[in-house]
Amino acid sequence: MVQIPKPPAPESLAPRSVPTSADVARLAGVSRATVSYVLNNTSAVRISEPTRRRVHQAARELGYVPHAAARSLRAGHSRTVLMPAPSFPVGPLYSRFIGELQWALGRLDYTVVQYGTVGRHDDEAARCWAELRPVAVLVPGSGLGPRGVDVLKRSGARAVVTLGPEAVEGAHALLMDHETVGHAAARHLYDRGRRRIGVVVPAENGLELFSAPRLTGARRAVRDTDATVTELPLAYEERGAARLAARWGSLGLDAVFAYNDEYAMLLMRALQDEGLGIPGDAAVIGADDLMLGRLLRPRLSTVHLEMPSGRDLAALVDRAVHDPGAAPERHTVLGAAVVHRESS
Amino acid sequence: MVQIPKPPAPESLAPRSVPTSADVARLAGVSRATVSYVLNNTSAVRISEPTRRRVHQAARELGYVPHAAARSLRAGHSRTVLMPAPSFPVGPLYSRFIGELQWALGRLDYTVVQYGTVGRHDDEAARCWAELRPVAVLVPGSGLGPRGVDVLKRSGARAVVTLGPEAVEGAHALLMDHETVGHAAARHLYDRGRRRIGVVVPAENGLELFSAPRLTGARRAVRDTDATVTELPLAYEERGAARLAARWGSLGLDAVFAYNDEYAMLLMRALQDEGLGIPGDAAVIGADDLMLGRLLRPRLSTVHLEMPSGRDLAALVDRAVHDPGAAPERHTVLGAAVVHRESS
DNA sequence: TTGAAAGCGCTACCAT
DNA sequence: ATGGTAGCGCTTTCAA
Repeated sequence: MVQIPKPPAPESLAPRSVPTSADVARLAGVSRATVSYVLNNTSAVRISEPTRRRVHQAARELGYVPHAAARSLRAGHSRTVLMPAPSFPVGPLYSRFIGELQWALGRLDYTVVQYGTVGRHDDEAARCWAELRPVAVLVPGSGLGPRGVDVLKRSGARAVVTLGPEAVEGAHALLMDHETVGHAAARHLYDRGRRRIGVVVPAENGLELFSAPRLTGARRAVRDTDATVTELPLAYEERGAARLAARWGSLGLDAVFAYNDEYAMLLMRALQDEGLGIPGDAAVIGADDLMLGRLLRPRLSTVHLEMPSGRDLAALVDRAVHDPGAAPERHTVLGAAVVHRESS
Repeated sequence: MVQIPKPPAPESLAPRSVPTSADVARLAGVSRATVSYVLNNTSAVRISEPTRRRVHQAARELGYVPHAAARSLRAGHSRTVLMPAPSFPVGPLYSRFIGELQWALGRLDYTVVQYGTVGRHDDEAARCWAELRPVAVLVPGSGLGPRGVDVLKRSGARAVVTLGPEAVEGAHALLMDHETVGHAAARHLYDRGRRRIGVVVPAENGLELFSAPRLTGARRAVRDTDATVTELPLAYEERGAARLAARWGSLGLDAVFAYNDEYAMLLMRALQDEGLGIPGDAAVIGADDLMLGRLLRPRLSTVHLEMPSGRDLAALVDRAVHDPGAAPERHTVLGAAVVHRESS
């Protein structure tokens, strides 16, 4: 075979090109196959100890690092689990969940990759993700439709799991039913004798995913009763809260479910600054059961959320990867339990 | 050339194998080259309109998605910017920073990938990252040493940027000097006449990266004065705070820098519950300038942090990628400015 | 305007 | 025990 001479590599200019397994093989005086066997500890083949050492030595010397793309291209699959990076301001609950999940998937030898998609949606985003050929895709929120799921599956994803308000055709679903949260909150206020209930809806973008169902749940809780639910748009800043507090009297409300503990703190402070008594003039309940609720005076009632356990979700992913044909699982997670303190 | 017949593909069993550009070519009745030209809008070559349509049609029909690994293998480079996923509980400041950065890098046509490394450190982590052959690596914290940087560069990373307390040989550095934060806080307390200053150090894991320099900075601020700095370990939970507050008198302190606003809130509440007056009996200052500080009574003094702008960092990355040979840049970011409110 | 083919780095099969 | 080599999916040069 004729070796076509490469153009003289500008070794002096280029920052020493990246070493490949062929370079390791050359330096160790063995074949690329042997290098692969040694570095992957292939058990089907036995390599003599001296050879192993030579290979390892050469690899270290060159600073050789295998090329993941080449490897998974050859293998025909990867162990990458892909999640879109969250585009909304994430709270402590969610960060902890992500952390746990990464740890648990890591234990199962998967690699979690959070992919920053800059505002593409559904199909378009799904196609971006599919290009990476992940073995599984975890999608929080509702940025994915049935067509997106289809794109991912056709591209080889063996499991697609959504974490959100509703299930998507073809994908496993962890149903995080935020309606329950609003329902529990409003129900609690009703049970404590309140009849004119305000529900804070954050003005911030990206939160309607959670706030809308919470509002809906609250409405549902008082349907067919004499109580009313009033939507209260509120941005997370002091002035807006002060304005809302100033017209509190004219709203004629006696209670408020404040979306979550942070908005509750914001609103409660504004109400107190207006001279209103909590819970006398207005009962307040938050959600998420953050530490700060316990530190407020009066102590903030809240809805405690049970996030899905990272371990369980990791197990679900692993199951789905092993048996991609299985019927999609549906799990309702996010248990909502009212924690009654002093503000309601 | 002899076509070796493939074994009969079990099309009925397998979940219809993933379509490749060859499949598209076959369906469209053209060559793979043509498919590539069409789908990449290659300008160097002109493809007739009817052919283009046929190719697009075929691609859509098959649900074809290009294989990123194969593409970047062939291209010899990627536009992936890799960051390790944070392993500590991230606050709103950091999330916003990440979000901005992703957006800004997206605008420059980079793809941000947060890679979940489960507690591997330095070299080992660096090798994992290097396997992905990212064009640039952004490392927050101090999980990377000079050898790690070297591994990354040898594997083809054209830019390595650290965000942390100190610069690393060979890498660009965004110096987030948390000492300044502690210094500003302690200096402020000193200027307001306080002489026995406590500094809260969170017991939580992963935070010492920030807390240690903040403490050091506080010590430095009162060196060569008559003031003292006392380290106050504190876990983020009520009981610990109550215990600390209970022995407050015996500590003989008149002020405290509480690591950040959240710990400040925790401690302030405990002190108030002990009947201590703020700032009378104890001046309190936090850091991070979170919303909650403004909502406390008395309003919380704090140290406002100016995080690096996502756009600037994206620009730095882009510059470094274009000119990998350039000398590492050092930038001190994280301006610290005391915001004096009522608690100090 | 289109096609044939080489080759990116790697692993696994089949020889030796 | 080790080596030769095909081929994963893609792009791109060269030839037609």
